[in-house]
Amino acid sequence: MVSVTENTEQKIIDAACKVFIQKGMDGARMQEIADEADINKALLHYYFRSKSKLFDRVFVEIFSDIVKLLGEEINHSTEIIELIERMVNNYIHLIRERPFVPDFVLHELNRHPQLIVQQIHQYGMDFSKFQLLIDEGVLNNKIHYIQPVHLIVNVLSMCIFPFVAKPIIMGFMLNGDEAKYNQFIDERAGHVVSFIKSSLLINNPE
Amino acid sequence: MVSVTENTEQKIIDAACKVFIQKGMDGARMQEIADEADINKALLHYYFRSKSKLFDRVFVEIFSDIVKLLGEEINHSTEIIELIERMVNNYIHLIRERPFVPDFVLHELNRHPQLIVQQIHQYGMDFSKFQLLIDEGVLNNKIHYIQPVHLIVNVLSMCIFPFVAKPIIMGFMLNGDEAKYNQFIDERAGHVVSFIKSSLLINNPE
DNA sequence: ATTTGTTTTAACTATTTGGTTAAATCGAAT
DNA sequence: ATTCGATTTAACCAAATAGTTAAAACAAAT
Repeated sequence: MVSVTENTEQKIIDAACKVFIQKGMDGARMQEIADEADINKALLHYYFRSKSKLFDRVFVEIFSDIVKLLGEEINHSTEIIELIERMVNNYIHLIRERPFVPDFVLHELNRHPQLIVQQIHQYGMDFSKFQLLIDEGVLNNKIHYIQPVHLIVNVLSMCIFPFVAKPIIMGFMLNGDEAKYNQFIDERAGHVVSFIKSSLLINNPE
Repeated sequence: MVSVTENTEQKIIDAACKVFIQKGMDGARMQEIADEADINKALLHYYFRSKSKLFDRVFVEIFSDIVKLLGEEINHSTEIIELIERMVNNYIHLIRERPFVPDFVLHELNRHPQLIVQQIHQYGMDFSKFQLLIDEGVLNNKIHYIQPVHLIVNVLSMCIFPFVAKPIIMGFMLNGDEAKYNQFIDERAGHVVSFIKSSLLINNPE
């Protein structure tokens, strides 16, 4: 009796994820979500009383995935370069499978900045590890000093932006050729890592 | 008689820019645009028959500003590093004054990729200049080779992303402190330029 | 067999919203 | 003074949409 419930709830959340990510909060329609979940609107409201409650739930779910990853990478690394390599590879790999997530998250976060408040305390991001690894690298004469915030933003920028800017990159730089864009994304992780290393490392080998 | 007309049309476009950028196409309301322009809805439709016609007009206007800048920088530069310095400084300066424009443009472009088609041919972006300046720098033994697309994307990423990701940067990395965020943006252009130079230049001075 | 929670059906409400209309007003040019 | 386009007012229409409701069907557990 309960078994069916969870199944349906998950079906709704999956459907809502898909529609919200595609259309955004304002563009999404409850009917479309119901259709996508293969249920009717009445049942949809039976599970989630309102659009905004459903949205909040979905947003937390989507945002969690992204944040969790970042947190894990930080803890599993013992060297700044290793951390960066992991972050870049994992982020690009993750986003590649859900390429519209970044635009969705960024857009909704800008429209409803309060959404982030709940999230902040749920995941105790500590960037002190970043500071630590940078200081260590500097002490060992391996890298030039860089402010943690700028480094993190550089990494995230170069990994995430290419996805939200796909229409611009494809349209203006790659003659609208999707194959070229895919190839560009293929090369991206490797390029970003070596670009960053080239900037940070002191006696840049190879 | 006509003098008043152009004034009003501009008033409408300005108001529409403001509202569309804040709320996006789906979130914007014609009534709100009319209010913002200090006119009534009837007159709004008297000038622009439909929301989507008004939106198209506004989008072109906003997007043009950004694209023009990029085009001019390309032509006015004779060295790749100089070009990059100009791009970084001008972009960050430009966006700083209209910080919500990037999220708006990227989001709408992702939702309606056809919007970009008209724009592409209006501005004959030629990135061959980029290739040229890079090749020149490599020949003169000044920089390591880098693919133009990746370089351009790196530059745009590191300049634009910090604005669309403001809630994340502020919320997760700067303790929600807006003053710290502003300071971060203050430093940003300088940091990005030196980060890129440090990666590209062969005998990195200073 | 009955109970209980899930799901469907289908009609309905209330509100928002894009867009229209018609008549009146206003201001400047003729 | 009249004409003409710009503007206002205010009411209106039609469609879309979030959300509700009530009754019936269903499926599993007791």
